[in-house]
Amino acid sequence: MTLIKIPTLDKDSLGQKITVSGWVENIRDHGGVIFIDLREGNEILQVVVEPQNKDIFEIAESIRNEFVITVSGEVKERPKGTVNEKMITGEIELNSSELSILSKSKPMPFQLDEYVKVGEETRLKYRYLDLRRSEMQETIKTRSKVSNEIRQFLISNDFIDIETPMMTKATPEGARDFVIPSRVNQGSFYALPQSPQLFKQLLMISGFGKYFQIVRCFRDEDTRKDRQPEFTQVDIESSFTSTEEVMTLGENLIKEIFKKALKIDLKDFPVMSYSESIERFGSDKPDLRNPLELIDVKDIFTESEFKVFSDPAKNRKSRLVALKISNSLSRSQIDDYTKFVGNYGAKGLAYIKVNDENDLKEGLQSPILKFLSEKEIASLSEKLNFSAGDTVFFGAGHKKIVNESMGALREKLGEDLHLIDKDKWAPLWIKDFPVFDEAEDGSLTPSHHPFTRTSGNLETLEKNPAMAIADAYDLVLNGYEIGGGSMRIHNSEEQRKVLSILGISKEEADEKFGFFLEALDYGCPPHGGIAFGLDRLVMLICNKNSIRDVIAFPKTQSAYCLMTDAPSNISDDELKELAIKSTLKPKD
RNA sequence: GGACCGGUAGUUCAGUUCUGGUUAGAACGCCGCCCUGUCACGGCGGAGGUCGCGGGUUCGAGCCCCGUCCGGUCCGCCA
Repeated sequence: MTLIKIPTLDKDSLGQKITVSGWVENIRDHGGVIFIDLREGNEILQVVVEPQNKDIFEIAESIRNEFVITVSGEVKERPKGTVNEKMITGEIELNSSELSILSKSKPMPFQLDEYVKVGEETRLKYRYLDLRRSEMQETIKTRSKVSNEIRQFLISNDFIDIETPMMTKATPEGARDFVIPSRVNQGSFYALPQSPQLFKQLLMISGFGKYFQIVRCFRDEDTRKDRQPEFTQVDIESSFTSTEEVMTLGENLIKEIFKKALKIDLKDFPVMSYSESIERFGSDKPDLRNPLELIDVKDIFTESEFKVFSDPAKNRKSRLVALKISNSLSRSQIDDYTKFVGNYGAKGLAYIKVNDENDLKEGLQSPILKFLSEKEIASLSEKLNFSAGDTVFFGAGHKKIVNESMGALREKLGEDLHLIDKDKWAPLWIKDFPVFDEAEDGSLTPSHHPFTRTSGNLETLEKNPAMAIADAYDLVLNGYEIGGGSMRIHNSEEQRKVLSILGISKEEADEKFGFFLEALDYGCPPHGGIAFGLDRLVMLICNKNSIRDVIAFPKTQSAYCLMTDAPSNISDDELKELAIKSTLKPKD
């Protein structure tokens, strides 16, 4: 008898004498006959223990859930009427002749079956048990499959996989670095990479024209359901390439993954400019499954008496938008949404309820009606196509706040009103990002890393930075940014200029990436690339709500590992060796 | 740093506000006995609780108040 894997068993195995091992999923002890569901991976085989064989029957009686056992016997057809159609191996069973316990188990801290929902805190504490559940087994296998498809696709397109250091120098992405103290060079620190950005560009200079890596990245920022302190990127870079070429490659890669992992053929991805996306959705990562759009109504209110509308209508830096839904909401629902937009800095949420679209006097309901002229209301009704039962929300104020609050409201309403078709896939490219983001006070902050090439000429960047457009692109899927990249600057003069425009001094530039600026002087090919967030991609493919569900050992919102209790203290000796002293006062 | 939701048996929850009051319940799981064709087996019986933690109000607190810790969602942060 040889050891057989449960997943390979089927009716062809009938009559075979086999040995199988696995975990006990469930036991049904009928006193006379005992059924054991033996699990390996997420396949289950029914083992029958009959009382004639006294020795093993006694052992079988002592078996509990999640014991690891090994069983030998003959594969038999199940008696008529006892076939279980829900099981892949439901037509066969193993009639045991030998049975032994390889490892006992305490009762599980939570049930591993699908019938009781378990809180995430418990699951994360015992993640190794959580991972036994078939749902998690499936997810982790899908992730492996996706990684494998990515490798195959890129390698077959002549990309080569090159590893880059984990212990490196602080990188320029703009997030906080995780830091490793050096013992040999006391007082100095390595940083964990926020991405291999500079290394992949250096590899272009080295002449590796097509690079990729599936690589862990680290950012010491607060987490979200789609953000962990460590996450995985599919990092890609090519020399002598173009925006179009990189986008085509990225698009084909995603299409290939969907074909292989989900057997879905995605249509060509639409391309939208950043400004159009912001105009229509208030977001640079719109979920196109959501039919709601922001409608600009500035033109109606430029001359209005109602200052809340006319001020932003006249101001270049402001927006005035309407968002119409075909639902009548209660007062308390509207209050909740008002509170909701308040989180994004909106000072209020004006609304109009349409009870009768043919009577614009009595048929409308709103606290702001008394401030609006008949003409304004008529124009609104025409532009928004009022009909009975509609509710119209308004966002007015500084562009950034209106975009963020109304964009978020659009998403929330889409979710709350079930306007989103969860079975659909809505990928799109967003292009033509501004080089800078403009804050409410007019100040500029770089929106990309400083190695991104500008689409126009450098003069625009210098003279009118707020208008400068980056040669960059993001891939958005169902409202998540799953990838992004750009064409890079490939000469040191231009790079230095951009750094200075971004407000980075020559000294700082030389200290932080002098090595890179120098490298640009030794024959740098034009190059560009893209990086995908593997965790988010797999999360969407597996239809999960959080990347924690597609990471084998994730951390909590406070970046803590409930299983290992990391991070934790280190001894005084270790600290001394590293020449580090804590400034924390000991708690009493 | 901030807002909101949650923390009660091993697990998932009810009880908690409006209305504090004898012994804190259910389901699943666990333990024991019975049961020869079940498959979320069934039947009978049983054990199991610092109500996250600390303080306060009260004759009396799971419930009210204050603080704090943990988990989650979000803002800030993260191009």
